[in-house]
Amino acid sequence: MKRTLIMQALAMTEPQNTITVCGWVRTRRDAKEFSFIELNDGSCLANIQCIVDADTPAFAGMGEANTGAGLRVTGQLVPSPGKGQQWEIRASSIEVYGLADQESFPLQKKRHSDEFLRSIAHLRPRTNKYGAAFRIRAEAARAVHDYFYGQGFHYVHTPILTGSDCEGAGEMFRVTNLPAGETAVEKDFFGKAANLTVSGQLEAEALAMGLGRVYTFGPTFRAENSNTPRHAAEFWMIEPEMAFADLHDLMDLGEGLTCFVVKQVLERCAQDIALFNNFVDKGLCQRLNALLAKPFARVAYREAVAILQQCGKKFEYPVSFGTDLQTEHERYLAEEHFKQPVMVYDYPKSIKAFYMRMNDDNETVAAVDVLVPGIGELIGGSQREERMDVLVQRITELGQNPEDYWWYLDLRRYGSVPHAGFGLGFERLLMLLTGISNIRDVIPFPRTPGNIEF
RNA sequence: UCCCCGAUGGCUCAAUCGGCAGAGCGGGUGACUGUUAAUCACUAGGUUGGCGGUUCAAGUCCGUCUCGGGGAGCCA
Repeated sequence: MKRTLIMQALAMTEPQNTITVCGWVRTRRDAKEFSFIELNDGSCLANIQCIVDADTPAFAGMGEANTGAGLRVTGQLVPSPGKGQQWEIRASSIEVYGLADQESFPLQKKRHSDEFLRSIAHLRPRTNKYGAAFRIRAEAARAVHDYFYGQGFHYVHTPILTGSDCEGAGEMFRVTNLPAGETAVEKDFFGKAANLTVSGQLEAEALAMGLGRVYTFGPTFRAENSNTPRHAAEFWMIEPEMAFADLHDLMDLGEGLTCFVVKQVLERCAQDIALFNNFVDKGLCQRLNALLAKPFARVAYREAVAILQQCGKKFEYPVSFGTDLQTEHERYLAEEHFKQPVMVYDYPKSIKAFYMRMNDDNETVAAVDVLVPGIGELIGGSQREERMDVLVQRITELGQNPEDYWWYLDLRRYGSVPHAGFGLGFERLLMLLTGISNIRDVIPFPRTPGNIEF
């Protein structure tokens, strides 16, 4: 079935005697002697206008097709005499694949609220805004792979089903096929408790210890009862893990990745980005270009605390060394003090995970958070503790059993080397790229507490 | 999970002190037009989120549940 994508048709430099496009009707305007149809096939934001004369087979073929209907249109690509478009198709034949009942089809030509469109998540890809959002999502994913490929990273697949109950990154979803009422874990499929992954980090470290530079990019699950516009129970996380690297290499990587994706999406999704800049977030392009214009700020946690203490601003939560930075503090640093993305590093060991590398001061660990204006924490990462004795001590200090980490400790037992990695929430990156303020609107079918329709 | 605010026609919202449920858009019908979220006329469309309570009377007051929005916590 030969057809031309609307994206390609609109980019033609010469008229075409015969062209076939397929798509869904966005609007139909009827006159007595002819009809206008605007068709969209998802290949790009723009529609193509088709003219259907009343006395043609195309008009008969079109029938009652109206907003939402799926069509195949064949005709001539000609310069449009009307304003607003360069090309249009003078239809010679139309085949209707599927009609859309006008009384029940929920998408109007008018703007809908995001809340309503979320309730018809299966149909919202047919709107300008969500079509654009999901095209940008695809292009951003491609950019992530391009960047890592260019830096010598290997894409690895870490398990989604995990048996470890000691990852500590958050509440986990239990996976079981036991019949209702049966609770004996030994009788369960794996013979022990299984969960959906909350992070591929530990496995990625194992792979990095052989492949050197690796990254995961896949679904991640958190059973936290988080009700915010920035959290979802299922989200996609990018987790690079880099051997022979320290915290500063890691910060370079995080900054490099973020800027590369922003730049590539600006270049390849210009029309879709323009839609968000015009209708969703008037400052979007300016902010994205500002992000590319100069290096991210880098500040040690200790200095960040001093900045917050001396800024004269009243915070709900007081700041002192040893307390975690609250949202209000992160926002102040990124949005008011630095007014750009800022990397805060060397956090007190007391508020960070066991696997983060102890610094020489014996008080802080080599961890870094990347804070972005309007988004909050985009990246969280660390140089990993590669020294066996220190790692065992940290696990013990936190009241856990080193034996549970036997294979993770093996990585230190045999040929341990300095290494570092981070986790980047892909949806948060998309919020940054589009100006969309709710994470539920950058995932096609979002999973949040109490919501698993579709 | 906590605090605050919401839920009225398919959608977006009105409805004053507790007193006859309305509009715009969308839909249908017709007219008109190289139209551009077309335009004009007519028209249909409601168990006011669920359950319970107060009252002569509840969209409106009270309780509770569900969902949504803003903020917080947890984090990516």
